[in-house]
Amino acid sequence: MKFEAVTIKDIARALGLSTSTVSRALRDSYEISPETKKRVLEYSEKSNYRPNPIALSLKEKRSRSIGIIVCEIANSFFSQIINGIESIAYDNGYNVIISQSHESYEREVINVQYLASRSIDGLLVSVSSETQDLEHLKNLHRRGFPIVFFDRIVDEMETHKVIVDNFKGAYDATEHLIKSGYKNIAALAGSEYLSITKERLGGYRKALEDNKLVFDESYIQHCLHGGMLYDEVENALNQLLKLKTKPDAIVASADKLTTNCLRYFKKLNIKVPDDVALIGFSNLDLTDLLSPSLSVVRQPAFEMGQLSTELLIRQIESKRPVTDFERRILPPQLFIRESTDKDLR
Amino acid sequence: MKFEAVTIKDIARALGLSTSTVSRALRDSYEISPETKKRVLEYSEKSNYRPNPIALSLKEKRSRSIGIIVCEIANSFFSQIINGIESIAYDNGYNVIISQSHESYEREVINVQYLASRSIDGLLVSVSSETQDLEHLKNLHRRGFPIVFFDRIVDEMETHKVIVDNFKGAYDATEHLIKSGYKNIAALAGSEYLSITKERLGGYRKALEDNKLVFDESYIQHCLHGGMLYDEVENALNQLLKLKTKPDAIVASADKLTTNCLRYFKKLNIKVPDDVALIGFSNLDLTDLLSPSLSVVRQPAFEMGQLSTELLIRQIESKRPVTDFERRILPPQLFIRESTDKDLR
DNA sequence: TTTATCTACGCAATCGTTCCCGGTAACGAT
DNA sequence: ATCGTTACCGGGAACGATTGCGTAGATAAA
Repeated sequence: MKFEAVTIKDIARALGLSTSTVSRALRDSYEISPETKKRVLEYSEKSNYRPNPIALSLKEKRSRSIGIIVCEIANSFFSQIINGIESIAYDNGYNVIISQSHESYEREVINVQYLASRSIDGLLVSVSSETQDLEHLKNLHRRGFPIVFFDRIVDEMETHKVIVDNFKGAYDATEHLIKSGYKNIAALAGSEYLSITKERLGGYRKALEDNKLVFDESYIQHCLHGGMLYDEVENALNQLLKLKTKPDAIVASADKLTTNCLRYFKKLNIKVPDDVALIGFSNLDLTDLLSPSLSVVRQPAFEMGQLSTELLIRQIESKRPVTDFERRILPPQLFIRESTDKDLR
Repeated sequence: MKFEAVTIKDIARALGLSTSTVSRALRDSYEISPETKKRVLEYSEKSNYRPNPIALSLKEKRSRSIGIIVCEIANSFFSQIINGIESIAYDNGYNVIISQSHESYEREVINVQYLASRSIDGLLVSVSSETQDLEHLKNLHRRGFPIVFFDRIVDEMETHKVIVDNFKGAYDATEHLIKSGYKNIAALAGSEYLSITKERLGGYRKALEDNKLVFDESYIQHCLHGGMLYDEVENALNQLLKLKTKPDAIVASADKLTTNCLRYFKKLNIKVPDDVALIGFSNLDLTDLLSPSLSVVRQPAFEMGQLSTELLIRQIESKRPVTDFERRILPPQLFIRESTDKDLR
């Protein structure tokens, strides 16, 4: 099945003109007489002519499309980010091509190569939780290919980066727990390789220290897949609850980590917040409807998507190679609900 | 900023061959000597040559990309669908371009035209809740452009269609309520224009009639934006609760409708299921964690995405125009939880 | 009248790739 | 010596659009 569109040649043939004249007429060039323009415009209107973007891409060596790499789109945070990306891309005449790593390094590499071969003009990346080796991205970056990292960034590459203040988010969450009287606060963290994990654990640790609580390594559990698999969360929590002094509160550092934590407590009939309090990073828009309603650190996902895309498009359209890169840090928001506050119940 | 890739010409020049020879060597043509092939292959490997898909698209008049139109990707059902779409598209070497209508007819038209002008090979569509006029799609369809509808389909166009058995889903949900002893069952429905609304209300009505309960028009409330706005749900529920005989159970026919309904009850301190029972269509993967946990009709979203994409790609790659179109109906799944069952509490 | 200037258009190259035609050796058969 | 085959390879058009350059014809200036 082919779908034949009207081309500039068809117009030229029909009107007895050359393609160059038609092209110039359509672009309203001064060297085309008003009447010829009128004829061309009318005919192209009538025949529903649309310029072929593929031909344009070939000539101009740009496709007006940008690639996105995220772990999962079926995740509130990322779908909100993509929403933000799409809104800006759309306004600037770019379309977006989304691909998912499903937290797999291998898949991420394949996707990057695939997107690169698709002649995209730039890349928005949030790396997978398995990713350590960055050669697949550095390779493009070295050749001047525009890349912007968001959320899960990497230190060793000089690009624009957009994140939230993960340190502050975790600090505030932890401090809130401390102020609420919790003393044995554990951390349920994502992959150790991820920037966000390090930053959030940093905030967690600092809050403990600032409040004269001991920081204990055994109170930290990592889930390589960021809680995507229920089992890894279950294992991590089993470890924590086996400790001599069980934690009385948990800070979870990712969406799935937080909800799977709640699922675990529900399954084991552990009361939240009476037995254990829970606060976590989450962008779900129905944490208020959960049982108990969840205290969360929420990230301005939509704005992150917008900002990342603005930076990327600016770089793509820049005449000169960009040398000074921005690192934009957006504020997280703390929402206190039942899961950390016995009085709210 | 430009990003210069290695082309077939570069290889030809470097090896002192013609582009045709290089091209043939790369495609393993029989008329190229083994040693020439080897040289070409080695050099293209070394120089990291990747065929330019844009040039290929121009020649072959196909872009190996398919367009998706949904209302919102930040909606579990649709993000799961997109997941399914992406998995099949990926396996077949297609990439997907997603666009969102945000339930706006105008935006949908713009997106369709944009995608069409981007030389996509086919379109997967779930119409917006405002859409009545289908000229923007019929236009493409008349010209033989492959379109597959999923979930929110339209009767008046002959294409492949993939849906769940909405009638059965609503029937089962309603019947479950009746069997649980509820007598005054109201329906919170989406836009009247949507196929899914009609089908679901049909199932609701039939279940009532089969069980000798009166069907009352005033027990049906429509939300044009499918519950995307909390206010429209609030208004609808206010209407229902104003009735002389208040409903003792509600069947909600969309994700946001269901959750916003729960939000409303929580806000007004209406006990679920004691005051009013609630069951709804939803693909959230944490309805089990809500308070109360939600009884839902769940759709096999991932499979719907896969199936739709298979049908679309089959049509795209078909040699002859496709004339007999399939209408595939997948089974919904009923999950009974606390929101409709007092004993589970 | 001659020359210069301007108007309005066409030619052809270009982007990267494929593929239809050729073409030219080398070799064996006649 | 001539012809036919086979094996290999190159030239060039094509896909759709843009654009630098060339130029015919008209007009204006000398």
